[in-house]
Amino acid sequence: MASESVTLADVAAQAGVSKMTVSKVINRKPGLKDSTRERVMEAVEQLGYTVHASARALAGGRTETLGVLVPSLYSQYLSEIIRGVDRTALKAGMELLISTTRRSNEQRNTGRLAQGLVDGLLIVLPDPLALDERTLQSLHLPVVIIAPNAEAEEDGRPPMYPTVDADHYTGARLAMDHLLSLGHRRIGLISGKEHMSHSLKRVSGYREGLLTAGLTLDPELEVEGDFTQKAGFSAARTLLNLRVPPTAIFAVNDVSAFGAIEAIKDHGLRVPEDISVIGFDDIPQASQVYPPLTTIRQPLVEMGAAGTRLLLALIQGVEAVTDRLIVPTELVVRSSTGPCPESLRFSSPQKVGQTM
Amino acid sequence: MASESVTLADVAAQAGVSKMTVSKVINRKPGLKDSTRERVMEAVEQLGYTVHASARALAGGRTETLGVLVPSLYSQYLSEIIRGVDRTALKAGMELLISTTRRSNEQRNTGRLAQGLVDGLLIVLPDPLALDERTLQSLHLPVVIIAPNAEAEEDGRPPMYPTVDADHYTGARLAMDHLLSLGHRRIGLISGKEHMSHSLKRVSGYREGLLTAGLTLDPELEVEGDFTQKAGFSAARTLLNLRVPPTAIFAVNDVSAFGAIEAIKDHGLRVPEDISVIGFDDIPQASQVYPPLTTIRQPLVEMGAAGTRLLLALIQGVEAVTDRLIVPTELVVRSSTGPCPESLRFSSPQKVGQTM
DNA sequence: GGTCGTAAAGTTACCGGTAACCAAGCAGGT
DNA sequence: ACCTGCTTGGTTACCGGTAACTTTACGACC
Repeated sequence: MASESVTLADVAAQAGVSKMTVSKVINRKPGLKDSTRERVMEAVEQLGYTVHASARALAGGRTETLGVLVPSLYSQYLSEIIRGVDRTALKAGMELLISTTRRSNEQRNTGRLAQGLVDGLLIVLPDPLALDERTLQSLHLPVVIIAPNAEAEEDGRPPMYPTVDADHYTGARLAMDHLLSLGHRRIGLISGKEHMSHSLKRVSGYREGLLTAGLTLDPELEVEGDFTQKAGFSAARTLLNLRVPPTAIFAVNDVSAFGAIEAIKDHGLRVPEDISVIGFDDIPQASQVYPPLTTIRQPLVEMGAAGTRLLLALIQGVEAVTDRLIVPTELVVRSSTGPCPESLRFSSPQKVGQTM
Repeated sequence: MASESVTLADVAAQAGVSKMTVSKVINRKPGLKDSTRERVMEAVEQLGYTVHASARALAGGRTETLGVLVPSLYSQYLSEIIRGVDRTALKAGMELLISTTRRSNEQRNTGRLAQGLVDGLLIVLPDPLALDERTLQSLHLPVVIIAPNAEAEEDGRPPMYPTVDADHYTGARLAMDHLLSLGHRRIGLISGKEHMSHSLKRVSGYREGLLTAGLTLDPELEVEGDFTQKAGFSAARTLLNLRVPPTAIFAVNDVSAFGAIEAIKDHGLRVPEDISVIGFDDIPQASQVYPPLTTIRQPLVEMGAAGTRLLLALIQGVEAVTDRLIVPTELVVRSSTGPCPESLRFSSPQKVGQTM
């Protein structure tokens, strides 16, 4: 009805009380008679009052909104994390202000998530985004980071902000143990961009898995990808064209693994009969492709949820519980891995029982 | 440095000017000497000032934020739309407040996207969400809807808010023409929930495509799904178990089509050699599955962008340009469709040259 | 020399809430 | 009756900006 927006004052006038009383009713504060509450609520109904979020934020200092900074909105990987965030935020009655980090306006990308918009900031970092520390600090906001904080690790000091991360190394070891137990000895690797810390840790797991099994490393078997399906495809092609191709491929992420499977089929071979493929992440698609992908499950939804809970605690004023929350990964066996073909079993130039 | 947040007043004191002058500098308003601007900017730098968004919103009436209401954040379909929205919002310097519509708190789900938080609202509706008209109207916000507005269509009146939609009917006709031109005569349909308007229009396209080709409709060939892969799987199974199974299947969305392909493989048949499958939407995954899916491309990114542009115009005060923006769909031929197997070519119980 | 115009900066009030404190009303104890 | 203390509601100031207007300074023009 009202063509202009309805304010507390309007409701107060309608109900015959003061603004403050209306505010108390809206916020369910104690110290009011039920009859008053009802009268106010009636006025609220009649006028269709809705609280003005900015005014509340300005006066009260709280926005009931969490800021989420993600590199993009259209990768399954991120969607899963956000799903956990959303779910947890909902339970806590928080809105989400989602913003994508953008190359342009580096300084401004966090600046725009300005003061007074959010009560806390959740930064999702699958790649090491150059955080503008200064801007971030000037916001005086609780911050939680989901995924590796490469910088902080490299120089050994604890991360600047509480961080939630998956156990990439152990996950990679699980993947290798799985392949090794199936009899594979010549195992190819499709890595990510080298500077990315989670990729590095998965690569370490690959190498140490081999070494622990008494095998030697063959640089030929490690091909760099960039986490995309396309790069996975060409990396796999490189592996297939080796004089002695691998009998199994470990891709550091599922999407690369999809590319690898594509390349293998393209090459006229079958998965897993001829070559086994294992991925990492367990994005939803992993169970839906053909053949369903054996992979290392990273509990993305839970990571989003855990990060959010951590952030909510910080907002509540709880001191940081942990600097770094490492969530476990687990092996999910589907159909893209199988026993090493007998004929190739020991044809590998790698020797058994050596080094380490 | 400053342990408390820096305000305009702090900057003003530092620069030796008034708050208003600082405000003018920040907002690039004319009528200031360059020397003053520089002095102020210097103070801004030194103190690490960032504008308090809520205060600005309250005083100025603008938030530079668009609200986006989506059913969920984890379907490819929606991600694509949001991608278009994000891109366009970025260009216009707008933030995005993304909120999911949630079953609980029906009344509040739009209410939380309260006044003073956003300058406009973009509602993405793949399913007919019960909009709380009253709440929506009381917000006095420009609103644009992306996807079908079932209600508005049913009673023939124009939609309540400007709507962006794809041409579902023509898309379905394109799909049918493609299958018919490949020689298929017995074509199965996997529909969506019946009450959804875009599903209905695709179903109309299916039926009228058959009728236009002089074929009769066979109720057996129309199986209801619900847009999920699982439902697509079992719907396809139903079709495969008919006395005379179809030689091609039209699924009203890609995800159902994936389920259908899975079912066909499971049944020991090949796609497209034995049965052709065509989907609808062209989500990114469609080109990545095996075999790559022939489908009808819905320009999701563009729809998001168009809706956003429309909303931005409304915010600028431009009168609604259109009530309903229908964007065209197009056929994307990949590998999941092929010629109808000769042996089955005319074995269909449907007769040619009949009715109209 | 006085008036006027304009550029540049400042003043004032207010956006719509909330925190913190204050005041009125009323019951009960003495 | 008076004081105490609780319940219930109101007052005041202020959060951090911005719109709209006013003031000041200074040069031009008559």
